[in-house]
Amino acid sequence: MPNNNENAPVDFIRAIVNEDIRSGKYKPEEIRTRFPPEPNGYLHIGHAKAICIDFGIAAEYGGKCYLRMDDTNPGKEDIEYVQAIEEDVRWLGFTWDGPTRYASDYFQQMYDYAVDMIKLGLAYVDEQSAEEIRQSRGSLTEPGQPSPWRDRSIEESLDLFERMRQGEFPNGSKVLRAKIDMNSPNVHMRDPVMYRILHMEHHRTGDQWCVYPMYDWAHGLEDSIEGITHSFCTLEFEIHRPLYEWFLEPLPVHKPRQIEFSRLNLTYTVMSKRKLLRLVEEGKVNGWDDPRMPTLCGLRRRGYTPESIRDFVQRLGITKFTGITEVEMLENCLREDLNINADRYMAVLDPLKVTITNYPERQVEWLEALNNPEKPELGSRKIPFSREIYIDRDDFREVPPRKYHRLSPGAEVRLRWAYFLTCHDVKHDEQGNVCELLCTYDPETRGGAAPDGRRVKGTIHWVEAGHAVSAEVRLYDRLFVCENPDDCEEGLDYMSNLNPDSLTLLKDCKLEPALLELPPESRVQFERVGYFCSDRHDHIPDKKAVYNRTVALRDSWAKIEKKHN
RNA sequence: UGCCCGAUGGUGUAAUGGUAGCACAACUGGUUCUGGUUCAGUUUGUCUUGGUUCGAAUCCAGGUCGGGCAGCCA
Repeated sequence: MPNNNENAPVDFIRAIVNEDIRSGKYKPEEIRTRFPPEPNGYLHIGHAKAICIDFGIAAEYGGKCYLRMDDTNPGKEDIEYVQAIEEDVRWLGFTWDGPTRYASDYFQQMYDYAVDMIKLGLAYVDEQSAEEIRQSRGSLTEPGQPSPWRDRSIEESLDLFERMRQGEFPNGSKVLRAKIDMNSPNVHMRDPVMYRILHMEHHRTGDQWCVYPMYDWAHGLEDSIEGITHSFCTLEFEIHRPLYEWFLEPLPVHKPRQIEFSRLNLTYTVMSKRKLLRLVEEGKVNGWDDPRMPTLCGLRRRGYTPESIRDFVQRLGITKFTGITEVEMLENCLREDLNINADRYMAVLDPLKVTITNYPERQVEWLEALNNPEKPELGSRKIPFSREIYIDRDDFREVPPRKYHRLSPGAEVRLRWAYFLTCHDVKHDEQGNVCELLCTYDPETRGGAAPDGRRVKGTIHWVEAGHAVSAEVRLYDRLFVCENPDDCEEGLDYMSNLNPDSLTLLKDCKLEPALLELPPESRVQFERVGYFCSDRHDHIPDKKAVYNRTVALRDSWAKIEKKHN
């Protein structure tokens, strides 16, 4: 379900829709929007903003939102993307009205309207080459030159256009052009191409067509045919709006209104399909759903919740200002959601063995641990405890720095949900590295509370050795080292700003047993460490545990330590 | 040196002629069986110059800065 944004401020788009309702132009339930992706790539978080706006606004008014594949270029599009897009939209939590629609379903109508445009003297068949058209379009500061075919008769254009469709001419030999104004300061108005010849199989219409409509001609008609009332798109289409309106104006059709908003930019992220594609092709990431990718399938695999993404988009707001949003805001939405909803478990990422010398050998007891302290009503589980456990290497220091609250020789800490523990001896390997701790526990502190009221400064997590599940854990970090990956030295590009440490593979982590049983895509908190998600593809319940780090917990100790160095 | 669009703390935004507010980030401190969460608090802002007005972030004019546009891509 979409977010409930009744309390959200009214942005300029909603203000326009409100006004159209107030003035009586539309009734609330008549509001129609659409999300119109081209099926030539995967959806990313930038699309999520558009999706939330398109679907969200329609839902708020009781209107409808359609999902429409803008498949007017058979050379780039593929059925594979259609399915991926549908899945991503559904995953984000939205349901489109009716079946998925396709621009290609309207090819015949578009063709008929194009014939009408020729009859109205508003379009003509041009026989110049692509290069000639480019040359004669002029420049940003110079006007264009009219095509020698611009003033040919309506009859001739009609005949030629029909024969273009029949397949009489090769690719690139002719185009249908709108007759607008070669002197327009807006270059898109300098007789834009409406149809090009493409002898090419289309993923839906097969070889039925060999002329395909261009975006500007097609898109407004698609909106019009579907009865779209408000057609939302990003800012780069702003300059196309006069064309959008010019094409619809002379035709006896419904006139939607195009409204542009700024696209989403995120720090430490690239968003263009081209740039993402290169990351995939050059093997910098492992596919489109690599958890470091800003694609929806990547975020999903990383462990992001649809709710947190919707919440994020709502908090973003909608404006026409091109800025860059800090990725911390997204992460905050995620943590807020997961803090409430993710069950807690214990996991030791970098194991250090601890032997509890005063604990009976071969004894195992099962201690109770809350599943989620934020929601005690969710109950508890039993976790094993014995003489041998693992703790995280980072939770022990032979020489503790100032303000260090964890384990060190002679110090007492609490083992989460278990006992107080005191370190008495440290074993080293030949290289001098700490390899085992000899500790004692206080049997009176079972469950973690001291009957005598004494306090410990630190609580650390642990996993019992005998029942521990060995697991692979993937620690993901930001993909780029700087806020704007495109900021780089002369001659270099964003690839030079890739973070070499964006993935750390941990092969021998120790997890509490329950983590092996969870199904793929389970979102949990490893206590004191971060939020993790069992991998969609590689985690196999009861056989193989593979967890991805979604986002680390905030770490104020790391800040203190950094400050003191 | 064309046209279109934009400019409010570090970031994203609200205020539609009347007290510049919210969220994120940062920083202090309290609470805490997660150095998590939470709570209390602090720092930081209307691009600029004029004009209109009792009063301007808001309206007008000039400037500055930023984004977009010359595919038979979308």
